[in-house]
Amino acid sequence: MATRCRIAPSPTGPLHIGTARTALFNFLFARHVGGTFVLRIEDTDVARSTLGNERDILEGLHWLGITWDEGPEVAGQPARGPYGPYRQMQRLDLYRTASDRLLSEDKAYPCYCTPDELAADRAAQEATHQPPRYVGRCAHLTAEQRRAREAEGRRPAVRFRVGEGVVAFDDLIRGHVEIDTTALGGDLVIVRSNGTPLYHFTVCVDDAAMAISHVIRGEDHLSNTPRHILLFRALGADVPTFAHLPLILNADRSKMSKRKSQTAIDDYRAEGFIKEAIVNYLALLGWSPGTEEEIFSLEQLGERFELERVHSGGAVFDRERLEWLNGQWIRRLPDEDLVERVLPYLVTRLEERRAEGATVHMPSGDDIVPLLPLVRERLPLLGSIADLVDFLFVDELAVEPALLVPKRWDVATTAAALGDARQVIADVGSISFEADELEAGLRALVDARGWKAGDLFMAIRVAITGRTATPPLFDTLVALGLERALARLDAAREALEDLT
RNA sequence: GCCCCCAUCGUCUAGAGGCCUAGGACGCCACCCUUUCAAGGUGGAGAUCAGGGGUUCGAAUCCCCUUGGGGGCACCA
Repeated sequence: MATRCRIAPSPTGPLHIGTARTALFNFLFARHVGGTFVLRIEDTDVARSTLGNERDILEGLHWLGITWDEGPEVAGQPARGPYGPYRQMQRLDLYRTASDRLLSEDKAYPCYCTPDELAADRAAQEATHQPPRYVGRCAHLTAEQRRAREAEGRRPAVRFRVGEGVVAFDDLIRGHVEIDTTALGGDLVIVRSNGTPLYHFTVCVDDAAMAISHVIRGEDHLSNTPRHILLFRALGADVPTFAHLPLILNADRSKMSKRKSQTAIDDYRAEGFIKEAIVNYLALLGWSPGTEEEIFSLEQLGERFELERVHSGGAVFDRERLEWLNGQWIRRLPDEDLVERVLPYLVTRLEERRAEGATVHMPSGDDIVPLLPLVRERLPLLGSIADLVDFLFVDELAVEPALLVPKRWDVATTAAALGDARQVIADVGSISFEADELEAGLRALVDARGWKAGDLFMAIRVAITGRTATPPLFDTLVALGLERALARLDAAREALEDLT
């Protein structure tokens, strides 16, 4: 039997961290065993599903490099795979056929209960501390009773007979699990009274129809599994193998949610997390290689990943660790690649500056390449580029005068020192404007005056960048250029006059 | 309430009876490097393996109970 697994996202929200992780594990599993990875859209919740969400999910997965072997048509690309269509709303006739069959075999029955009746049942059960459960009012109606209800104009839902007994299965991650059907809440609705099918039913019909051999999903579905097994059996289908992944948790250890955590992949992407880091981090959330390695590309993960090495406890999402991995991966990117990824963030910052009225020089990739050695080790996020180099591309530099004065110096000393430094820099610049030359000249000045190098360098740093934390000073001077460096030093001295 | 799952440093985890006076990583602290910030290097604090019973010559590892946490119990997915 061919190994086939799937991710079945519901377009009721943008791509969620948890969905991405489940997709990743399915993808890696398929890669590792040479199986087929299927993507199916579960859009039967028409009220909440949107096309925008669907696009966000598909694009997000694609961006991460999680590609599927079979799936629906997207953006001009035709659907792929022999089991289509891969959108549930296009498979309604299949569910209809399946439910008709269950109905005719009396494995399911029409239920005429009204929402009010069901709510009353539940309230009564709650009052007596009973678990919620369908009371079975319509389970054994005679043909005549059904006709009577139809005559009243009631539209029936379809309920699946759960039956009695214990359902057992062997979960690849959790081992042997047994659940008594009495704990299942009674017969479940598989088709709404408006004719649209429900999740528990559609997953089983589709997994069966698409010959899914391995269902790898979140632990939140563990309790639903017996219901699914019963449905597979009723449908006359093979029961797939299950593997329930540990949940990703909020800091308080509850299931990760939008309320308590940042859950949209796209938000992380916008901040400047790169796909390599996200994939790497997500894989390590629940899976471990069993060695002390931790930097893995998507391809390497595919080689190493095994469900047997997924452990069963939930995992708190740790943004600090993600950031660390992000820095690791950013350091590993080739120059051209890094430039391309970082440029949009710089441009966005500069556009903001321009909107504020600043004169801005929009950089091209070629302008960024020489800066790479200065910033590469300083980028926890792609977006961090802006704070590091924006002052190179903006004419107006807002310098806080007080910042110019090092702790050990007073205003007069600082002003004089900046004047001396200006002279040295101008002299060096007239010959060759290079980092080594600048450093030698300025250190000589420091020695001649008996200063601490750090004091002079900090004063210059603030004068030319407006900041106290920057890439290395001499490289920054070179990147700025002689003329602008001198101009900023002059402006700084003028600013100091206001302090006296 | 009922059912199911889970339980090793703050966090992610290694550990599948003796190799564990529990290893790694993130974060944290210190030192080194150093013009700032990073990065890197070295060292450190940090887990009586939730608690209690067993089984065994021997248990973080197996069993049971307790506790704690989580998930599920919709005409949501």
